[in-house]
Amino acid sequence: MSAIHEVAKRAGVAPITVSRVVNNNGYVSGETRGRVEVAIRELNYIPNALGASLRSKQTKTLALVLPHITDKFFGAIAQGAEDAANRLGYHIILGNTDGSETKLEDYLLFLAKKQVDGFIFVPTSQHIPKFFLKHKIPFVTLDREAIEDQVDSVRADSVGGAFQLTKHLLELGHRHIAVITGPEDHSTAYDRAAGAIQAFKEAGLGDQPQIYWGNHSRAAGYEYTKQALATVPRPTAIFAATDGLLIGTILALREANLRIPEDMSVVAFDDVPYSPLVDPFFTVAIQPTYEMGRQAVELLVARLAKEGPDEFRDIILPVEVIVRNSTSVPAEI
Amino acid sequence: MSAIHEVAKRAGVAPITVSRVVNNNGYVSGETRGRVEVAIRELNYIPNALGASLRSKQTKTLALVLPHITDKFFGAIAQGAEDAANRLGYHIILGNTDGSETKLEDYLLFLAKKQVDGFIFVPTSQHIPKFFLKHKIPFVTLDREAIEDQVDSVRADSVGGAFQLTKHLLELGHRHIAVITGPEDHSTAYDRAAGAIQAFKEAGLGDQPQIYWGNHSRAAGYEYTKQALATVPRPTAIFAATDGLLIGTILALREANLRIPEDMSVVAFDDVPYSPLVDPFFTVAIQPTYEMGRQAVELLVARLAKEGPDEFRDIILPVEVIVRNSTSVPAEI
DNA sequence: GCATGAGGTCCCTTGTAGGAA
DNA sequence: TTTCCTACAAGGGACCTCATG
Repeated sequence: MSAIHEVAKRAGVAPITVSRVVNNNGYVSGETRGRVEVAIRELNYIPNALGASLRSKQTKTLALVLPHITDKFFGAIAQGAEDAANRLGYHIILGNTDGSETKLEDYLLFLAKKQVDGFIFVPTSQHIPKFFLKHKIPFVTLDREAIEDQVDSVRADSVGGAFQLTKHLLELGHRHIAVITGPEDHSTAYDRAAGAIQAFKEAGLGDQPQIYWGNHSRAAGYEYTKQALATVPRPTAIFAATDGLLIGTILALREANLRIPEDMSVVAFDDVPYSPLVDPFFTVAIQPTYEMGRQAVELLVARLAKEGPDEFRDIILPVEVIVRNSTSVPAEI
Repeated sequence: MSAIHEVAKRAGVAPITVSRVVNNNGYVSGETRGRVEVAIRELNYIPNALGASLRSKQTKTLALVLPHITDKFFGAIAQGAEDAANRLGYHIILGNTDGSETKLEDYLLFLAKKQVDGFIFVPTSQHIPKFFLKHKIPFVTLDREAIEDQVDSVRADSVGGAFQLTKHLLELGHRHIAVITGPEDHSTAYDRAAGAIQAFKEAGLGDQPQIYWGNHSRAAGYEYTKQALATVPRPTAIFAATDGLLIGTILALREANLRIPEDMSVVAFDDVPYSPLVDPFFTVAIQPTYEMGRQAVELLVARLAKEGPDEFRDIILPVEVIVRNSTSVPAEI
């Protein structure tokens, strides 16, 4: 509550001297420092960062705004970001938008007013990166490709992961593979379909995967799996592009009395929401979430430091494919 | 980037007029307002909240610092807090301490410097509430009882929940019940044991529940369940005081080849980490998490408004007991 | 070189006062 | 005079530059 000048007064020095003691810079004699420290303690002085930031034009604060903090995926990103930020002398302010575009905009504006030094967020629409560009506010985009090209971004290698998962299925002998993914204009959804197609192409087969564009919901996974099961010839393998879709797929297969992997091989991105009571079962491509958070912060801080516009970077981190028990040779063979 | 005086200059008015337009207070003619709004758009003006807060001595910002944002429990609290805050014209800044006391202190100090209007946090130690009291910073404590008595707090009715769960077991005929809970100096852990004891007392039985004090980890649940199974007479029911402990209990029972509920009835607080693929199975006491967040914010904001020290409140919210399939009559009967 | 301080600056809004209809 | 609109000056807290001993 008390301000620097009150501390100064009590210690019989000028405010700037208190500042020097607090921030440990400039010359202060041991004797003076002692008096100031006593005054600080007696008055319960806590420096007011508003004044300091106003003056220094820095808050040493980064905003990380995410759709669903409760998700394991975003949670790990937040961890990585936080650790990296602390290491670099920054703090992270977390915002949770609950998947709402309005809330995202609201948070971003709120934090911009607060003069946060930089932003990290998932670009769910185009106009937000544009907004930041226009206002010359530094930011790094996460998880998705950000369309605009003067943008720094960090994401996982969806193409590569999908390629590997599909290749794995092809090598097992599957030829009819259903790919259930998100909307075509999400880079992650698009890239995962693209990776699957590429694997088919590279295998030199005339076949093509069957692509279902939907969204990332459980309901979509259920619906499109049912559709896929109704096609002739019926697919022998399903690639669910997200863990949400995977759940829908599992439910639909269960309903159709199809066993995994005996009757249907299943692969996916990310794990089904973790249950410590169940052994990991699915063959999946796992994204380096912690690392994504870390690199996003490091890129942002580097940008803050140089602030020269060098070239913008689109960092794509490798994905790890883990073959477990949800895949086997197709039943027909 | 541009400041209020630049906008004012371009619009041919005084800074204060721009302020009036932005904040919608005071008298501004439609014509002037128009000119100012144009200038704001042309200059991409975003008000600097540092200056404003410095002057007004308010940030309209609340800090919510939690141990594990990824937990369903804390996630829902955050939701409730966020919604309530927005409704009341406040913003929430989220901090995740990852269970670390150091990180908690770090966050709290950081946000205090940033002049956050008030704090909500889980009092994992005594000296933090003391710190806030000393500095006269408004705060509300969450989840646990806060020892100090000049403190506002919001928590769930652990005693009542434990009482009901235990009563349910007693009514089924169980007499040997093991209660596995956290450390004795956590109010939640203590209260749950107390509720169980109270249920025994009220049933007028000479018996006593068997209390195991540990921590909230899975490992503790596993360990104490094994210990309980080794006692004679062996308990016919286990009350795991948290979902973490419950997992350990389940694993230990599985290892001992004991079926739930045929060989052992099990009750717990909170659900096992949610898996959408498994039907809810356990008889549990569920805490009103969303409501806890909401009430914490409302209490804090009320405190901020009156700032008179009336009496402090310890809000205890009711817990809902849901009887499902993990409990039945004891095998011996 | 060492130790301290006065003054100006960052951006915004409060309190108060003045001008126009 | 009353009502409306606009503006000046003064902080608010911290820190940098420059000056002084």
